[in-house]
Amino acid sequence: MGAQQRKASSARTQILEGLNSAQREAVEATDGPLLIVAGPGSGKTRVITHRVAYLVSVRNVSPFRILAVTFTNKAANEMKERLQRLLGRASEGLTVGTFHAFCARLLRHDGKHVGLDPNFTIYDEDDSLDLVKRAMEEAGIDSKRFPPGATRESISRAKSLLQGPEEFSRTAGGYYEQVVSQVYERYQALMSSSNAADFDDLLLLAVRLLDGHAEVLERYQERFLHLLVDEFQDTNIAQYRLARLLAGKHRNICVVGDPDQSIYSWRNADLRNILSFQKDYPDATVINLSESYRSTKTILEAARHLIAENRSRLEKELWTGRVKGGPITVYEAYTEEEEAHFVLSEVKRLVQEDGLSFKDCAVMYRVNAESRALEEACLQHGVKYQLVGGVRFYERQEVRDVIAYLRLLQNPNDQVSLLRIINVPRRGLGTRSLQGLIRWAEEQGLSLPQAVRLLGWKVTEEKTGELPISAKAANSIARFVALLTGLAGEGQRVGVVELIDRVLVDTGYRDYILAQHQGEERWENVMELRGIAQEFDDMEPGEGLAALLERLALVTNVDDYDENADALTLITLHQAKGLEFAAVFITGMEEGLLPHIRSMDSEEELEEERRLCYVGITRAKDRLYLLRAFRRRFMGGSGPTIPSRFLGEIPSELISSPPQLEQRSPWGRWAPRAPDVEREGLAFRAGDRVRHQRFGEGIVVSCQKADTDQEVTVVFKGEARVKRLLLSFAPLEKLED
DNA sequence: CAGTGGAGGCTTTTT
DNA sequence: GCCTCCACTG
Repeated sequence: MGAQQRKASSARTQILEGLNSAQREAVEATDGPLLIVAGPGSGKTRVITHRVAYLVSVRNVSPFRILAVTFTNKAANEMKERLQRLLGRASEGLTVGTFHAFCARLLRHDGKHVGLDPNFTIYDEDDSLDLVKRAMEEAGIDSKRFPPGATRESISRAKSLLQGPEEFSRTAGGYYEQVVSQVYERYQALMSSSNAADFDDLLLLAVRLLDGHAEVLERYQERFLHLLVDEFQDTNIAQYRLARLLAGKHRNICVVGDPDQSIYSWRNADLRNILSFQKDYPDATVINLSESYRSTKTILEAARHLIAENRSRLEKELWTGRVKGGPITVYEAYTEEEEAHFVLSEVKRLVQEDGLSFKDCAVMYRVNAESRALEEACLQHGVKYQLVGGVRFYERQEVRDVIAYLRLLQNPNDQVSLLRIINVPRRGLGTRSLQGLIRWAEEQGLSLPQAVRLLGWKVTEEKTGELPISAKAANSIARFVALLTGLAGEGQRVGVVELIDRVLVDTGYRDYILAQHQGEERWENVMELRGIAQEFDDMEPGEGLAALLERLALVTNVDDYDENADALTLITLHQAKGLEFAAVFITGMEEGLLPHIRSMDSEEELEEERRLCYVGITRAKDRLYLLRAFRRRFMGGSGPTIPSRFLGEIPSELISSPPQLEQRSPWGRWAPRAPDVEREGLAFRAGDRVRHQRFGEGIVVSCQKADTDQEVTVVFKGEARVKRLLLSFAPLEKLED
């Protein structure tokens, strides 16, 4: 045995150590197509990372020739970190990233073949929606009859099916599709004149590039000897096509996924890809990772029964060597407030009595609206919480404004960004001027940014013949153009942080923000953006800006979830995918919420709701709570709810329920304690028993200052909803226990 | 041209 | 019930 072989052999032992036989098989099956079906908690990430490490250290594959794609930046970063630990410096040569980031890189490099300049701008959904609205306006389509959002979704769907405007129009059937097709065509024209690509374009154009340009295709096919696709059940048609193109030469394509965890069909993920894979690669090895290390037997059994109700599904084995564990708690609260209080008291009990930390617990729900009651309960119980999602950093107006300026400096043809900030801060360019400008641009056959530049030039050179807008507005345009030109020049000389500072000062944006309501807070957000830019400040002037913008476009909503913060996690079921917690609470187990009302008319959508529930259940390691409220306020109304059918699909012997509704008074179960802060001067605290002249006896949920008055929230006996009363008006009498 | 009020609308949201 | 979007008014 040579030294080389010995080294490989010892690396092999090391890499395979601690893996079960199926996992080993998946790591070692390096030649040819491979489909890994990985149930929840089966060590999927472990297998992927060890497989890559195996390729590099045992099979001596150059890291440069391995591509691993994921869906989220979070997953990509996690993978990178783990590979760094396994491989050390060798991991730096690997290509690990999201589909979109990979495509963006591809297009920056070779996009000219499909009509993109290297400095193209990536439009997110909001930008895209703006552009759809513009396209509809231009096409004279009534946005009341054809909601722009739905139109955008139709276009997005078409793109993810690799249909361009022409093809879409050819297959367009009904009147609605005809209209969409018209908008699609306009939209794409605007997109192209803006030198921009939306998220779907990144995939679509990458496919076009590879499909239509043999020499480019060959280059990438040759390079990537091994391809790995994570979360394969979430790929759409374009993504799968891309993967197939890339693996076209060497055919070493490994896809990992779990069809039972496919919950993104509404984002055009196409479960059929798994079936197609087996058809396209009939020689594919299929490995099922059937041992689960996460959940107790009871929890896994509940999940298994639930998912077995789905008809369109492949039966698969999943077992665990873990303990049986305690029963699943199903709790039927009276109101959503009580539901939340039950969760909070239970979380506190788990922390105090069972030695869990807050970070080991998570509350999961179908819709974000449910988080409200939970947040309030957290405040009342004095429990720190981490709300995942919500208003995201990059969606804040002020952050987007600043980004729009930066984008415009990078890509002067970016129409969406131009329109966003042309009158921010106010430059006296209102709707009237803009309409005139847009009409003029159309007449001249120019894009809006081109028209703006031309007009600015005319004014400066005093070549003003007939102006399309008032002289005042035209002068304002000229100043605006000069401002941008100046800043763009600056961008060639200084680092990106200084550039941002110049933008903020020279455009007057700083003063504009600070003068606003909550200006300080908004300014803080701008400064946070500046903080992010610092990472790119050492780069060459132009490149720092480009890199920053790429990051801002593709790494949205900063992975705001901090796994180490000692706080209770509040999260949607969708976002919970890929996470695990010792204790999981799923709220809103009601017909209409889970399954959601909008998913109840079709069998497919209903099955996706069931998968969503399955995802939630299988996040739990040791304890699972399923909750519902007998009455819930929703969309203004409030009424009795029906227990979710999913509750009935879990065998009752796995469930234990605290006393049910009929057997107890609705408020007797919990006595929430108010947090020890900010209780000064308040007339009541949470948990106090009170009497009201008209409403009778009740329990205080919260009491807080409201201007000079205090607002008391009370659940009254026999009342479905909590009441919010003002202390000065409400005849409330405190009862002693 | 910009701030306010009334009507309508409403899941999920990897990139 | 709460937020967003647009239309109207000052």
